[in-house]
Amino acid sequence: MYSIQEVSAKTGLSAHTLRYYEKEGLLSQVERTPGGFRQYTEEDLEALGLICCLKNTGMSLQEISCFVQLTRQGDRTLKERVELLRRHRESVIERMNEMQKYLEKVTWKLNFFSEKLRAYEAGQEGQE
Amino acid sequence: MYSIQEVSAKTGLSAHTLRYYEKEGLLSQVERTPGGFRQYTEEDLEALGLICCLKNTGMSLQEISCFVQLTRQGDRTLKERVELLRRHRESVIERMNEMQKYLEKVTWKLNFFSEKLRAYEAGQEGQE
DNA sequence: TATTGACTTAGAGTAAACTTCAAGGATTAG
DNA sequence: CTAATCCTTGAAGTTTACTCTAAGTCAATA
Repeated sequence: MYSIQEVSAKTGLSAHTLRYYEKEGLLSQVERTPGGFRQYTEEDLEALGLICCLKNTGMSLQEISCFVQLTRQGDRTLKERVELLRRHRESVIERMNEMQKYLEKVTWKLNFFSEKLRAYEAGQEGQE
Repeated sequence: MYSIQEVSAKTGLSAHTLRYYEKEGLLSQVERTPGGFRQYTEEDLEALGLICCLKNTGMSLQEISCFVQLTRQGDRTLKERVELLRRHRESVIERMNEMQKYLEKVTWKLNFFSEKLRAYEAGQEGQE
């Protein structure tokens, strides 16, 4: 069992964000101490791991929430979840390919400016 | 010379967004017809190409605006621009590597759920 | 026991990047 | 010439994902 601060340290999400995620339905109701403090289980941590993974690959919190709701409904939603993940995976791959293309352009521009800089600096030297 | 609609079609940015970018200083003052309509040059289009490239690799409009201001100041800012692009390039590469790692996890999860689905469907079949 | 500091809540505030609106002027097809 | 369409502006509104605030509760320590 982990306090909100411990989970914050482990996940890199702020305590604020963890409460926010819970409010938005991304985590099933987190257990509490008698005093009302949150107590995260290993299971919660694992769920957060998947959430971060989906978030960091560009899934919106709304879609993640949708996925979590499906999970909560048990095995009869397995097919839907597989479809959702498959689509997400495709979109990530597509975005990465796009990114690669843009990266090449950035690299090209960088080389172009580097060359221009070298020429400029050579010119400056000559003037001094 | 292109109208705002033509540029919108060419770049995929809405006319609204094009005006917004201009207001935010991402484009140098676009020329106008006597009637006040925007007339984009080939140069503007090229600048927009770089802007989209930087934006699509995750640079904020603010940073892009900064880059554009430097460009406007001529060759003496070449070094700064090269530095900026180099840092951006590094960050893109890092993000892509991270993405790759997350993608593997998504793939793993997908396979896990696929397997679970197969087992579930086999079970269902047995029950019918 | 008192106080410090972490925790609770609902709700307001923020930043980025648009997007829409209202009101009006310009251009063009019929 | 006129209607339809496109363009102009400044400003307000929207969405996402937080982030912060205020007012109060809980737990541990000097």
